[in-house]
Amino acid sequence: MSKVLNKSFYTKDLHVLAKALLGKLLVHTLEDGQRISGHIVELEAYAQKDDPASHSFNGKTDRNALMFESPGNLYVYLIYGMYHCCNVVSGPKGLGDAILIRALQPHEGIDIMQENRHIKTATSQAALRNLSNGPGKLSQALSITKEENGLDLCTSNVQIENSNALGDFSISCSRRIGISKGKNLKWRYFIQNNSWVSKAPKGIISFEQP
DNA sequence: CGTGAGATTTCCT
DNA sequence: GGAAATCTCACGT
Repeated sequence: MSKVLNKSFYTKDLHVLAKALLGKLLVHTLEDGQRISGHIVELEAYAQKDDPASHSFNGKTDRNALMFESPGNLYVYLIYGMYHCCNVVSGPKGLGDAILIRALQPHEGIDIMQENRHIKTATSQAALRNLSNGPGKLSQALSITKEENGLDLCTSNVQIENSNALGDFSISCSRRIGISKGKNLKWRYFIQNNSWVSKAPKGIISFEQP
């Protein structure tokens, strides 16, 4: 039996899928079979319609074309010239919806993550958090770059597996981080009381999900 | 440990 | 030419 989530899992409403992905295991299997993985603890939803912050809001371009592909694909883009961000494509083919993975709780291949992040071996809680508590960080830790753009999460070396390793947890949502448009949408979902969730900046208030 | 300002490349208009 | 879904470092508490 495979734990890998199949295509049907991804054919959900954007927000239903976003919440369903929390706690799941994102795995990058290297060519030598080594697994690098972490549990998803924080993410943000981006929609084509009614969401000026989304890359796809102004329509399809060469850069964001993958957001319009079938759900269950990986969309990777470069931000601020130096960092990569991982997204899970959502919505039916032709609709530019996607979910940005913002933070992971490291699981397998932690030593490789430290190499990728150029962090000296450290066991402190702060050093572990620093491996993957942000979109650019987790992409670097899992060695995901433009090379991985457009991969199929069901059949490629990058997959998402079902997991209940985190046990029971509560989901909260808040306004999204680091954007200048669409600030009023509470489309950032995260696991409560998880150390890897990036702290909300001043002025962004978290609250219980209805 | 928390807050604040600068850095730096790619893509789109 | 300007914007961009961020990170890191420095400094104050």
